[in-house]
Amino acid sequence: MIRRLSTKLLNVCVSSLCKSRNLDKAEAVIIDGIRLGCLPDVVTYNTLIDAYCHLVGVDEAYVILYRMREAGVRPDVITYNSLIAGATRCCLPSRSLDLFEEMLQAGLVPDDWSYNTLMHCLFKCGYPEDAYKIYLDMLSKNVAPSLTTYNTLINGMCKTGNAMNGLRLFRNLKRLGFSAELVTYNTIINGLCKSGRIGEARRILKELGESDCVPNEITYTTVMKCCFRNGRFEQGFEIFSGMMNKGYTSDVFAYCAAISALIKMGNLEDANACVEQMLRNGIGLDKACYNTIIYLQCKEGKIDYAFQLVNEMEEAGLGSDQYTYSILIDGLCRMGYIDSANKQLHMMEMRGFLSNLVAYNCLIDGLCKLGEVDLALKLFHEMKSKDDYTYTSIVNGLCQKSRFHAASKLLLNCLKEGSSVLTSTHRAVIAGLQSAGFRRDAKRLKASLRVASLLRY
DNA sequence: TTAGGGTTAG
Repeated sequence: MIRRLSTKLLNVCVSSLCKSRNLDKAEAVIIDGIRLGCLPDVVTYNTLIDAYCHLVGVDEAYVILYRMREAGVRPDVITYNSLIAGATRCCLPSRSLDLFEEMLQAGLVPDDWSYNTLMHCLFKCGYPEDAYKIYLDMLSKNVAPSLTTYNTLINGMCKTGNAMNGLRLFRNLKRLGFSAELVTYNTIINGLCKSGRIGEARRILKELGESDCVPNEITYTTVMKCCFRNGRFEQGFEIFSGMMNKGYTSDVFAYCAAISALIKMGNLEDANACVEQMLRNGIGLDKACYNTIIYLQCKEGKIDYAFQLVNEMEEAGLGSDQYTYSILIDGLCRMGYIDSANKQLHMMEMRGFLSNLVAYNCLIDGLCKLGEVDLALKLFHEMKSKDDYTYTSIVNGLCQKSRFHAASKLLLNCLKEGSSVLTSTHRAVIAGLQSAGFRRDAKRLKASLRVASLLRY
């Protein structure tokens, strides 16, 4: 009895230390406990494993699992659920599946939580068909799906391009014995907004208003962003003001969305005022928010201040990411500082941010705008992947230098590779060829473009 | 375990 009570006390201590992100102290307390004869139990280890998954990584958490086994404490379903959730956060689907298998091998029976997490992992990492198989497996093993199971399915469907299936499932919830909760509403509204089904999203929003659920800051920012995405700025800002009036004054997502919209509108003065208001409200800036403010400074040409903010962000322990670098590279190119932009690109690669298509595009565009189209072409040929932005910049750059035949050739290559450029760029190439006296070539290009659009290559 | 974010052309 005394031992049980003291283990309970040990667990309270470990839990509290883990919550305050003090993993070293939590481990020290466990060691002290063992020395005093108070042995950690499955709850102690589960607490530690979950904290390691959240704060360090799934590999480090797995080390605790070894120690747990060595200490003669048998892992349970909760242990594995935490580990699967950890693998999900890092988008490691094979790892999640292996852990699930390991759980079965250990003779444990996965619960709805295990299935939900595994399904979420597979959706998140781009394997919707496998996620559906897990759902069927869940049913075949007579594990009752919960509302979270359906929320996860609706979310997964929306995020993998099947918002209408998500909506069908949403409509079937009652038949399955559930009524939608706020998470369900927010999930489907976001899915419908993102897939352009604004009318459907509005209908669900109306239903949410008539339900017992109370919209929260997530609902408001979801709808607000939908308005901004569709160019309905006035409506979006009405929602933002409404949010503020309702007391949602400390939501970093809402401020970031509003600041980004103001930048897009070219209203840098109000964007700055919004930043000030956010800071006055004592909102702690996160990485995305810093990036938005850095973007604002770049737009204003305050590149030194932008770099100062990057330092501030790194000193705050947030670290910069591929977005930070792309924003800086774009800002430097706009100011004509191509060498510095190049330096940032190398730093970006050295730091392992390899998805830098946007950064390359900024450089290519910057070089073209400075008339350095040959340097831009050199970079273009070095690029492993290209998109519509790449081709549009380079084709425009060639047109500016009156190299219409090269532009025409690239334009056709672009269509063959499944990319497309703006129709204004098509027109620029055709008009260029015509004005340079190559009327037959212009006619031929026009015909090829028409065929390409019919074949949709 | 499930819901909202940031960058590039014209």
